[in-house]
Amino acid sequence: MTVTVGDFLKSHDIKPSYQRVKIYEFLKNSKEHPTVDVIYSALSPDIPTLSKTTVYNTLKVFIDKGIAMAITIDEREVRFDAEIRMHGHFKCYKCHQVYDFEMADQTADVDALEGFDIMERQLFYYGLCEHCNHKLKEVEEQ
Amino acid sequence: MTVTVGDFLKSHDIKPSYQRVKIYEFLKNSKEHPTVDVIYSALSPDIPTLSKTTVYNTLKVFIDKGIAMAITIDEREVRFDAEIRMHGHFKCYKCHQVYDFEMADQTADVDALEGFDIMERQLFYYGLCEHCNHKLKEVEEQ
DNA sequence: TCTCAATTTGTAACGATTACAAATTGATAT
DNA sequence: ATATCAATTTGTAATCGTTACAAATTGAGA
Repeated sequence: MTVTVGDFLKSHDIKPSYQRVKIYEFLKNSKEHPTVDVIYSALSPDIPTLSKTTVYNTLKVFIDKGIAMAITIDEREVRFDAEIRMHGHFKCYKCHQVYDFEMADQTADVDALEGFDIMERQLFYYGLCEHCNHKLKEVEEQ
Repeated sequence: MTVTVGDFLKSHDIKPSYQRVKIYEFLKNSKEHPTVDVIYSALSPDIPTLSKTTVYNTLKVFIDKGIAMAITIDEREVRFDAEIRMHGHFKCYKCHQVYDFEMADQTADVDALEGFDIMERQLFYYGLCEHCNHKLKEVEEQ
């Protein structure tokens, strides 16, 4: 009794067109927080008629319906994620890769936001990832 | 024995030109996390020759030298802040205003980032600010 | 006053995103 | 099947924040 992507989209009030199913599948299976351009380039061979505008439109629908989120960790272009559960993002200054990381949800104790309705949270860390940090240390030790 | 903005810039290895002093003063006194356009428009009357490129260049220098930070809470344009101390930002979906909020620095306990060198943190919350949230409830109660 | 590097400026280019209208698709009724 | 009609997709052009770049200006030191 597996739930198809089509069913999943339907359950979120999204008509499961061919393009939408393909885009959601790609986003869900991707770990790399792809940009619109990455999604478009990846699916273009399979869907030759695909338009970049469709990718933009579709992601907007996903976000409106709450099954994806935009990540503005990069100043230049927006990245997307089908993982809605609260988690942080780390971006490496050197290799520019974006990592997920788990974290306790400790948002309740922000006194300053009494009366505010917090609907979304984004936690961005920046620095050197384990890999780049390690390589840097090796160089310093020489 | 007050420290002037010029001295402050000098102490951070930044030559205090007229434009840089003015831009830093504006940013430091501003609570609204201004965009490049806001900064430029605000200072243009005082500095008629000011170029928007200078604003971009200057902010880049400030960030490189560690006396300002870029805030990508807005997808469209980057905002800037001269407050370096760790704090969160809340953006209202309705009035689009960006609020600061204080928070405990509880970053040490992210096990997943063992080996990573965390150099910068950004915490973005989104939702309805106290003001907009309150107005919405009034409407609903009618 | 001269020199030279740093800074500032204006213009043009770039690139991600959006607006918009035409084309296509797909469900429903006939 | 076919017609209808709204939703979706598509391609093009426009928008706008940002950057590249070269010329002009500034300012400190000789």
